[in-house]
Amino acid sequence: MAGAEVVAIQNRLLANSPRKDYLRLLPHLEMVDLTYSEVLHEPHTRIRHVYFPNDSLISLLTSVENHRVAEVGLVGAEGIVGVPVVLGHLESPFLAVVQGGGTAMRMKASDLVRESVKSVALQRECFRFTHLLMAQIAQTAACNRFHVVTQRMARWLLTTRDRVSATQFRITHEFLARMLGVRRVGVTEAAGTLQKRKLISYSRGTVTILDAKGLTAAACGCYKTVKDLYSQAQAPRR
Amino acid sequence: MAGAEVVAIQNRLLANSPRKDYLRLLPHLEMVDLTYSEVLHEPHTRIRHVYFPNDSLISLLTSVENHRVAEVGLVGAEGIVGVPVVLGHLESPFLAVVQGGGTAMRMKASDLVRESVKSVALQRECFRFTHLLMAQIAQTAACNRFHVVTQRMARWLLTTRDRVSATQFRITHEFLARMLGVRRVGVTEAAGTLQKRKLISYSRGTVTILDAKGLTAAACGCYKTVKDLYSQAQAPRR
DNA sequence: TGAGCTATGTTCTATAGCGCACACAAGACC
DNA sequence: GGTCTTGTGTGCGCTATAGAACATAGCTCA
Repeated sequence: MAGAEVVAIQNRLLANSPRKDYLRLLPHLEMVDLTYSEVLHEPHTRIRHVYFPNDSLISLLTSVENHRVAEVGLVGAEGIVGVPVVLGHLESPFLAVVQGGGTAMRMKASDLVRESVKSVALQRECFRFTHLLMAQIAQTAACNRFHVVTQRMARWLLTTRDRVSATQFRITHEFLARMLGVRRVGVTEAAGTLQKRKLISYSRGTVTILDAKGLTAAACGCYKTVKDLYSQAQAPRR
Repeated sequence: MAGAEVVAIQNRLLANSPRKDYLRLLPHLEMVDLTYSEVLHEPHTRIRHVYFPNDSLISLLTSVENHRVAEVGLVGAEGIVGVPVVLGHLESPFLAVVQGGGTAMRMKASDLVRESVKSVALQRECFRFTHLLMAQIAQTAACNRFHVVTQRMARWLLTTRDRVSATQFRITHEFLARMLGVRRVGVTEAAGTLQKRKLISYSRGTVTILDAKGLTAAACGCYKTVKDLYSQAQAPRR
């Protein structure tokens, strides 16, 4: 596996930290490959590592009693997986699952606790992201309450497109159903609706967004709400 | 209105801060009366004050396009209203509404930013609460997805009971419907169900919990999940 | 004491999504 | 080239909740 210094750091929390802080962090960072469906941390167990995704994508899921789960947040290169650590807490309430494979920089949770004290800038970036994540989770709560599957699925596809910067990616109905917290059949039906309208094409685990504008119109406003929050927060670089 | 020093501070974030930090904060604190349905901050506008509730109770609501809202979090004496400020952000994504009248200590947002840097202990308390709030919001997201109105209503009543430490409190069907993001009729029906089972009594804006154990059984597991998180986090004092 | 407002209760129709069961189709693997 | 696995599509009955409209009961205030 490539060392941290060989490949350009794509994670924006790290990229936005001052060079000297980043250099101090470097010895603690390790580049890892994350593969589809890999679990980064389980709910209510100690977080060993935090992850700064480069081109990977991680879903944060909340579970309820009977093994049902629903995605509440999605973390890509703009964030960090392990926000509780940032807040001084070593357990996550979430199940963190790799939803799109790729690389990430990882670091021991204990190292982050030590180092973030020394780097105000990194800490500020982490807090900024924590705020965004909280807003995203809250919007998802309302979205789950009010919007129908087709809208939520459109939102999900668009959000994922934004995070991975690609109009085509792999996701099965089954997996997507878990993310949205619905039956697999619910996804099949919603996908059928969107396909009939020529907004997407979907075949054996590969989705392609054909008409992003149309898909945005089919999605609920939650997509735009969260997207705007993210771009506001990221635009003014300090 | 009574000065801050006259009445005992009931807010636990403040109470748990070291005395010397608290004394430094005191000049910036002001005790205020909060009345039912008062708005503390609007979404996407600058947060002027943060609030440390004493015996008051504040709902955090997220709205979607067409003026519909749903409660995503509930803050009482264990917390602070204005978590984004804690994270260095001066806008809240939430609508903060007083759900149970009472008093709170309030402080200018800018003062909190300045002072929290000087008080590591206060900051730590605020972060601890931020983590709890995030977990609560995430649980609500999943709860909204999976649980029926009766369960969610039972959860809400129990949570409120815990926060206000009383088995009777005032809330109309209409108001509760907004919190749960359902029709008023939905609340009327769910209330009827719970009343038939002798778990609560409900009359013209006053609910009484008659059988807390039975009501817990009628509620979804989300109640216990969040309650346990809170008591874990609050039990080990540092 | 009666008018008016606020809070609650009832009913009807429509629909999204559930659970379940089964059919089919495209690759993968021997 | 056939069999097995994985991923999709379809159909059926059922329930929770939405939307809308209307009825009534208790409280307040003139």
